[in-house]
Formats: sequence, C-alpha cells, structure tokens
Amino acid sequence: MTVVEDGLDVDRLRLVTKVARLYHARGLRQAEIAQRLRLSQPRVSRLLAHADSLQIVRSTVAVPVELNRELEQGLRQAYGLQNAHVVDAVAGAEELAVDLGRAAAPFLAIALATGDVRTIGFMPWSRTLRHVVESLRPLPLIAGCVVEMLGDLGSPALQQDVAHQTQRLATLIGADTAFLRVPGVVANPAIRAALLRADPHARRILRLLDDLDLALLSVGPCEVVAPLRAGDNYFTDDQFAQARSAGAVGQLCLRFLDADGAWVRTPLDDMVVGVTVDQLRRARYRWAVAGGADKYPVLRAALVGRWINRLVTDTVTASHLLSVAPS
Amino acid sequence: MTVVEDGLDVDRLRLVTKVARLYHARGLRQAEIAQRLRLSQPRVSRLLAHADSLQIVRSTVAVPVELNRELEQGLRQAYGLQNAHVVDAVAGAEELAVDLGRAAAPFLAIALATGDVRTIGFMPWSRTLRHVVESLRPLPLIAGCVVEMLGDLGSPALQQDVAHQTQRLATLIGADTAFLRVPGVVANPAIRAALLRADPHARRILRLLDDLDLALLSVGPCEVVAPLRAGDNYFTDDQFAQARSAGAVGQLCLRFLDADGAWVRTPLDDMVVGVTVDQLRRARYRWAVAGGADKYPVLRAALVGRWINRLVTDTVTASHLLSVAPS
DNA sequence: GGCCGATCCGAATTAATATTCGGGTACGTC
DNA sequence: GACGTACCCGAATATTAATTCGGATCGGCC
Repeated sequence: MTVVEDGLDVDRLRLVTKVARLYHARGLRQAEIAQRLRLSQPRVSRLLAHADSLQIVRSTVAVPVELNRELEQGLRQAYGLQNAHVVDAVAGAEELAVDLGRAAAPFLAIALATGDVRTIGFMPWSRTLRHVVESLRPLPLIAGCVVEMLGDLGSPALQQDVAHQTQRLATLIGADTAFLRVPGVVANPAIRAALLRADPHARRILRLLDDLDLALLSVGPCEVVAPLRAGDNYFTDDQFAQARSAGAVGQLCLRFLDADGAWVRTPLDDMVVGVTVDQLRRARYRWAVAGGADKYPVLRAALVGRWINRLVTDTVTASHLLSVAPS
Repeated sequence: MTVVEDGLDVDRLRLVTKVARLYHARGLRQAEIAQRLRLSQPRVSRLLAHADSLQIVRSTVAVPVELNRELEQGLRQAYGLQNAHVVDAVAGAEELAVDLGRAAAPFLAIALATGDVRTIGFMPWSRTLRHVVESLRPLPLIAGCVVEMLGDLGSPALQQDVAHQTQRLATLIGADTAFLRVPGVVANPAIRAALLRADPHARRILRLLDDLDLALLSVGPCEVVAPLRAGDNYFTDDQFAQARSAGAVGQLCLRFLDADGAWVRTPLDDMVVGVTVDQLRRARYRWAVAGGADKYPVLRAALVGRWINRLVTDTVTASHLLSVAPS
C-alpha cells in the first residue's frame, strides 16, 4: 500500500478531494455523489468531514469593505494611522480575541504579500496574535524571517504552544524562524546580563529586532493577565503596581506607557528579555490587533504615542477610541 | 434608509456577515444563531444563502500537492516545462473545462503574486480560460495590464460575455484592460490591413503584445468548435481543411502547428487580428489550461515546440501526453 | 488458530437545513 | 383610498446531511 507522509492512503486522499470538489465546487448533493461514485451517502458525508479536517476545503468569510468605513477613516485621521480595520465582533469578551484574530488574518496576508516585508517581529504571548496565526492561510511567498520579540513566559505547556505558533506563522509564509528560548522576564538585571552573556544565540535574535519590517505587537493592561501567574517569568502584582504608580496605564510588549503615550521608564525594563522601545520605534509596520474595555487606556496611549501605525479592532473599541481621540 | 452602491441596506449586509461568521467561522448551528440573534431558523438559512450569492463566504477545495506529483514531474521533464499541474478531472468532456479552470485558478494566482508579472495576454475565446477567470479570487495586487490576444469572434452575446471576463480578470488583479474590439478573423488580408489602418486603438493593443510577461493561451483542434459557426468572424471548415492539408494538427491562438510543433505558415495567418507567432514566442510565462482527447495532438505539438512552458491538465490527458512524449 | 482492539462500512435513524405556503407590509399607481 | 406588485417573514414541512449502531474485516499478539 502506497502511503504518504501523513499516513494516509493516496487513493483515499484522491477520493476525498474528488468528493470535496463535487460537493463544494460543483454543488452536487451527497446522494448524487454517492450514486455517481458507488458509495453510500453516509460515506460521502464522512469523506467530506475528513476533507474538512484535512483543510482540503477552506472557507472564508470576507467582510464587505464598506461596512465600517466611517469608523476606519475616523481612526486613521484621529491617530494618523496608515490603516485601520474595524470588525463587528460577534460576541462577548472571551471570544473577542478569536474574532479579531480571524478578521486580522486576511489583512495581514495582504500586507505580507504586497509590503515587501522581510523581517517580522512576532509577540507570541498575545492570545489575539496567536489566533491571527491560527486563521492565517498559506501564502505563496518570499522568504524572510519571523523573530520572537520576547522570551518565555508561563508554563512549559504554554511555551510549547507559543513555539508552535511561531513556527506555524513562519511555515505559512515560507520564512525562517528565530526563537527566543530564554526567560522573558527575570528577577533582576544582573540575571538578564548573565543570561545574555552565556547565550550568543539569544544575543543574535535580539539584534535581529533592530531591523524589523513588520511588528505584531502585544498590547495589555498594567496587570497580571489570565493565563499567567506569579513565578511565571512574569511581572508580579507588586511590580505592576510600581509601574502604575510611575504613571503607566498599560504595556506594549511589556514596555510601559503613560496616558499620553510616553514611555514610562522603570527599573523593570532591564528585567525584560525582549524587544526594546527603540527597536519598536524603528519597525516599519507596527500592528496591533486588540480590543475590549480593559485595553482602552493602553490602546489610546499606544495610538497617541504613534507606537502603532496599523490597527485591527472591533466596532465598540473603535467608537470608544474615537470618542477619546485627542483633538 | 442608508443604502450602499449595490442597493443593499447596510444593516442587512452587516447582519448577513455576522450570521455568516457565526455559521462558518464559529461553527454554530442555524438554530443557535437564530436564537442568539432573535431570528427564525429559516431566516438564518436565507441570510446564509444571501451571503453565498454575495460571495461573502468563499470556499475553495485545495488539492493536496502530493497526489499527482509523478505525472507532473514526468511532464516537466518530458517537455521541459517550468511547471505542470495535473488534476483529477471529475467527470465527462463537457465539464472538463470547468474543472480545469477551477483547478488552474489558484496556480495562476500564485504565479501572479510571485512572478513579477506586468502585462498579461489573455485569450478570452477559450472556454477553459473563461472558467479560470470565473474561479479566480481577488488578489491584493499590483497594477499591470490585461491585453486581449484576439479580436472578436461569434455572436454579439458571446462578445459581451468575453469582454466581461476580460474586465473581471483585470479587476480581480487590479490591472488595466486593453480590449481588442475588432473582428478576430477577417475574410482577406486587405480587410485586415484596412481595419488596422483605420483603428489606431487596435494598433496600440497589438503592439502591447510585443512584451508579454504572461500569456494565457488557447489551444484547439484544427476545426470549427462548438459555439462558433460559419460567418462568425472565424475560419470556415474549408479553411481549416486547407490548414490540415498543409500539415496542421491544431492551433494555438489561431496559429497553426504541425505534429512536430513547427509553425505551419498559411495565408490564413494574415486574416487573423491577434497575437502573432513571434509575440507568443517572446512571452515569458506561456500557460495552457487544456485537456481532452480532441486536444491531444495539438497539445503535444505545442509542448514539443516549446510554445507552452506551464501546463494545467487532467490525469488522463497527462498520461497520454507522457505516453507520446519524444524520447 | 483464536482472541482482542481498531477501523471501516451501510441501513436506519435522528438532526439540521432548505423550501413551501399563506399572511403581512411597504410602496408605486391610478 | 383602492388596488396591484413585490418583497419579507415565520410556521409547517420536505429535503438533505450527520450519527448511531451492529456487523464485517484486518492486523497484531499470545
């Protein structure tokens, strides 16, 4: 029996695609297909399910462009964005990340295809960004490199997932990967220095961040968020409180910003192994994919401070951001 | 009531996309969506149908690459092709054009996205090629120009359809159009000369063909084919017979080829208003999308003569072409 | 060989989706 | 205002698709 890499019979695969074509492209009923191919209807149904799971059929929902044009134009003008995409989020907070990710994927694809992008900074600790990658389709593309913009956080299981998404992003667009497999936040600057001294690989990755064409940024409130806890290579509640008392309203890739979008420099900066403020500034396309009430302040700060030049968000957040735009 | 260009209520459009997202992306049942949005199930069903017809949901069947790799490699080697794609055609002759067109579209998309293509020659009288365009998705793309490679044939209704497909191709890839709205075949060379003398526009279009990056070629047997008839600005049965007796086994964009792939020069050449043999030779990417027993001889001829360097065909035709490949 | 577990299959059934049909409403026309 | 038309809607229903379930087949393993 001839078997391909993924352990599937070639003939079966052929049958699966044939059925999928007859059903989806040709629009035949399952019963017709069954009859034509001498199969039972349940079998056709199962083959189609199989085609789905193998991603042989893919369906996208393209949002008509006109829908939120006003909000998008408003955001562009109010904050000097190159581009803003506003989607109608379909449900509550938990699923907002999924919706935004799914919506952002095609826009990102367009940007990658047309933007002459070589080096991509990726902040894989953002749940929303992981959903973007999840929804991204393979692109017939140029080489390049996907660079992680922060070391590890959280549990080993989470780290595994994160590495996988970075890899997936790179594979989809035909790029190399540059993993940053060191702790993302350490207890004090000395440890950071020691780590980097010992790890030429990490030093190399961090230097790659000097020259980003496109950065997929994380945006978060100034507090410990859901999947992470104390001891997870992350800032503690106390440390966040310290940043807040220094004026921070949120963080962009773990760099703190005040309400006016100015960088709030704190000792915590020297405990982060990841992209620096200067490196962020230098990135050509700076994407944020985010929404939700807990991110209003930091989103506004990042926009006012021009840390972001491309934004994907939901209608509610968009309206809010417009209402608090600087005049 | 706010109405957008296409005469649809914006709110309705918003609802349509929302329902489409819940159903396709989120995988909810129609009944659940109905409940959540306070609609009836039939309404959800109708909204989804609407989303389909508006092309808000698009689904593709991606053929796994491994399936016909052997045939493809064989074709590449046997005929020195840059690329060959072989699909399992799903049904009989009439529908082969549809299947091939659908299969070719994504490959063409990739070529357009990555190939640095500016000027595209299009042979809109090929039914198969029209199906390619039919199945092509919008590409986030570069400008450029789509140039018709032959004047009009057949009935005004057919001409209308052809113009539409040319336009569609151009719109999808963000290119300009260069229509060749003159007869494709005239009764004698003098008329051709007179026509061109009088029509600077047509002369300009024909000059554009000197510098094609990509040509979508038509391939046909040496006889009058289905939708056309005598008097349709087309060769007559007698003329085809004349070409056959000169050794022609088929035609490539109405230029005759013999069994060895050599150009069969006849007086008929001077009656065609369209791409010339020299211009075809000069095109960088020369695509054929074709299959079926009636095209075996001309396909082989075009391949042997290196008139084609990229081919999309079906498994049966591919096997045949391999079996008759020159050693 | 005999047993076990895994997998695949189709008849029958259940679940999900599309369509019919009759009523309702908005709008243009006389 | 009366009438006609065209459309949109949901209850009921018809159609289509997914699932259950029991039987059959294939290896691996003792």
